[in-house]
Amino acid sequence: MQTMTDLIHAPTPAEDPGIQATDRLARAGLRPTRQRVALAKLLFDGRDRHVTAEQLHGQASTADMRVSLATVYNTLHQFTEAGLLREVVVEAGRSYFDTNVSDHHHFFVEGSGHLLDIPGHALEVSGLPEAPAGTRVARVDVIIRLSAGG
Amino acid sequence: MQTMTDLIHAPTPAEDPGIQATDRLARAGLRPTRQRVALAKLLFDGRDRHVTAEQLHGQASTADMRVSLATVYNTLHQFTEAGLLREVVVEAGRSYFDTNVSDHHHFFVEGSGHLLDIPGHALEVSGLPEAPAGTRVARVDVIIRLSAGG
DNA sequence: ATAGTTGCAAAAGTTTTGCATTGTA
DNA sequence: TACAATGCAAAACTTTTGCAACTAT
Repeated sequence: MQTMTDLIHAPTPAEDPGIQATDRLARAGLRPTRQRVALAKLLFDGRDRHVTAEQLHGQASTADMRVSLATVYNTLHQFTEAGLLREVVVEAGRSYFDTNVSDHHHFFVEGSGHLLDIPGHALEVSGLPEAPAGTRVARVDVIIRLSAGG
Repeated sequence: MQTMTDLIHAPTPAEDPGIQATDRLARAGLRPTRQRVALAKLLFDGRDRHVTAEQLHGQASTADMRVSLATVYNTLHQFTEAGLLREVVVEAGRSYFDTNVSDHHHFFVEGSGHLLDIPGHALEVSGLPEAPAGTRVARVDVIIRLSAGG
């Protein structure tokens, strides 16, 4: 899958996906176990990705990695808690995980189930009401739902 | 649950929850079956409500109505398609249904799972990017996620 | 070595179908 | 009487735990 990138510049120690993944995990305070490193390699290939647990599990299987779906779920949540991923909820009964953890919002194409990033600065939310007493704003999510057809 | 309302003004034909519910269903092109009328009475009691399927099923059971959870799900989706409800997705693996179908956004209190309406006009989203080719904007959802703690 | 951590099987939820039954015209 | 539409049991999902096994120090 990351063949393109691999061909464009040969991996140097700093860019080698293996080392990069291991490093990234270490910095996030997560033990670089085999499954985690493998999944991190798939996830952090340089592109921004939006994956469901099932998709990632499928990709792992295709790449001849033996990981159970449960582990994929657990790993995705651990990565999310560690700040390596961002969970995006747009559809009932399905979670997406976004490798782009910077402040930004999303297009969601209903039907196809595709999720697209919108750069954070392009879109602004004004007139935010005060948070109810005893709470504080953790995050503001904007989801622009799209349907097929001009 | 709607005891207060019942006591404050005795139901006139126009306000009687039974007639109101039946009417509402008829107008939406849905057959006023026993289960639908019963659920509509619970849902459209005058207040804005945010319920999960499970909550509504529990409320129905408490009120001695015999409805299966599957029927509650199906009914909620039928109501949503008919425009009587709005589905709000904020948490993985749980759908909320909102009796307020006007244009508005939501506070979501993480932890407690409470959902609160934000009037539509108070909040504005500017700088909306163009919809990708071949798609059109179906809806813009803004969710302000709150956590406990001032 | 070993103690905390992980990974997965099994369980727990949530949601969706298939079809006998119902209710309406 | 017919026949489209309903309501629910059962099935199909997605997601979460509990604990044996592992592995990084």
